[in-house]
Amino acid sequence: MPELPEVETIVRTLRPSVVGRRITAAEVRVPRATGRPAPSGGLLNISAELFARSVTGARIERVERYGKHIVMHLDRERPRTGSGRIVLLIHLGMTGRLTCEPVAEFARKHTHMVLALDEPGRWLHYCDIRRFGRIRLLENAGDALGKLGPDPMEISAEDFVERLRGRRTMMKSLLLDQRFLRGLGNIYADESLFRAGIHPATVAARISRKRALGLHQAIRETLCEAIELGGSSISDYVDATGQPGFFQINHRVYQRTGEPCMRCSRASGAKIRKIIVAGRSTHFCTRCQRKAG
DNA sequence: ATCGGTACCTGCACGC
DNA sequence: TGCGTGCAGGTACCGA
Repeated sequence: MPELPEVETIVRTLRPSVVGRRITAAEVRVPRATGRPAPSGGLLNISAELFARSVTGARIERVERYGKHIVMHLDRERPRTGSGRIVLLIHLGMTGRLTCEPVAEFARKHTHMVLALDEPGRWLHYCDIRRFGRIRLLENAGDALGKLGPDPMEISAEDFVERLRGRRTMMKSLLLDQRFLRGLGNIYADESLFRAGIHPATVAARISRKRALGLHQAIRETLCEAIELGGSSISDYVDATGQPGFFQINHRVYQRTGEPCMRCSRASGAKIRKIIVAGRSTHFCTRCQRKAG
């Protein structure tokens, strides 16, 4: 579910309910959601009990998006060890949800964690059907986040062009690579490449400067419009208040296989095709998206 | 550096 | 009705 626009929307709708609040209790049902000592670093490696003990009593100072990660900065008043500052790092995987609910009960079948807040009738629920999501408690988020590339909404056009230089991989693979840019996923990679008129299998280094600049712009526009509509709800995604997004209405290629191209079909009859690139289904118009630089 | 394959999970749509 | 298959917004790890 959650790519940059969805995570951004979740963070924006979460802030009013949680920032400044204190966590008064925590219950974790699926240890794997917080467990699995990650070699990628920093995990306080941790049982469900220790996790609950560590966050209970902490105040939620800030909530930010970093790529597809939700970063919650917590402050503990009298920590047993270390400084009081810890970071709750949440990645929603494919089907993760983070919502504020008026009940404490694990109402959904796949709710794995509930945090009670010091506000009557307000509980933070984490639910993840496929369990690809991860919750980590870190003393320093840098280890986990440092490898990620620039934010696609913030990178300058010149820096973007520069980062494409010498890359021999296909454009679709590159856009999905979180070390290249942080936050794009399958939907927005396909939608951005369509808007830029670039074939997803184009070798990155062969794209002309002009088209690279066009892609930089297309990515920003696609993400901005998606955020304005609260993200794309395909099956699971809702924001922190439980509302779906509406950008799926404006998808031009994603999951439109066999349908007419919205840009060129009137003249050509071209249809959207689906191929596999980088192991992911990839949607594009054979007429509007050419490989030539 | 880059690729393909596999693994991790559940649910759903589909064909038979 | 049930059963098998393939597919789904993500990432990590392996060997080539």
